[in-house]
Amino acid sequence: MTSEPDAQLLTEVGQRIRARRVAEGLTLDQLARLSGINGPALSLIETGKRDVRLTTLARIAAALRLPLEALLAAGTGDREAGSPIAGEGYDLKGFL
Amino acid sequence: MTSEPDAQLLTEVGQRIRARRVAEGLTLDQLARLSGINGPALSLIETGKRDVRLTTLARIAAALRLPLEALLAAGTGDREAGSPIAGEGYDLKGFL
DNA sequence: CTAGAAATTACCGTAAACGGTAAGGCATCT
DNA sequence: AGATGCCTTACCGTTTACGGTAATTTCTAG
Repeated sequence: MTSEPDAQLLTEVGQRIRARRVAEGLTLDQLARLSGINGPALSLIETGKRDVRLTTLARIAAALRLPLEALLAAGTGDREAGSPIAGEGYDLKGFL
Repeated sequence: MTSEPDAQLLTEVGQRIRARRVAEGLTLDQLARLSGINGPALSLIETGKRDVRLTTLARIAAALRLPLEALLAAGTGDREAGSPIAGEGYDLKGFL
């Protein structure tokens, strides 16, 4: 499946990683050594073709000297999540 | 390895998920249905015993109506990442 | 055009996430 | 006592991330 919003999230995260890496003047192999990730794997991640694990993402962020959150920045940015979100609002009707 | 900072990161993320879920008055099974994750899997994630994938984390965040970054908040919180981080500072000496 | 560096893609193993189900606690009820 | 709800743990099978290597492409010099 990898639905659709999933693919976009992976693409965005990959783009941020690449942008940062290039900005630091690093090659894929250099970042691979710094993060301990492996060149080809990093390539897949940067091109959004791999559903990276959390600890893997953390190692990349550390190698880039970035806080983990800097690589995410809220999916598509569609959610208004900046609000109180309130207490109620779930629709578990058909589920229960 | 799953070193050590990795374990702590997973633990912290899991705690944030659980805190939020409880605050919303949801059970594991209810969140499982909302996120499409599976109860036992969610339990492992909340207890920091599973290295969750990025899209999985995104689905959980969406189900909790939270921005993805809200579940991370920088590893141990040790990094002062709020700074410019400068341009240079890598030690690829022995690597190249 | 040739050489070289950098990135992508394609394999192969191994490890681990995930879905599903079932079983095991551990409280709180009647 | 039993029953019920919630969570945890233990399986199993399938999928997939990851390391490693090699092949392929692409770009950029010279």
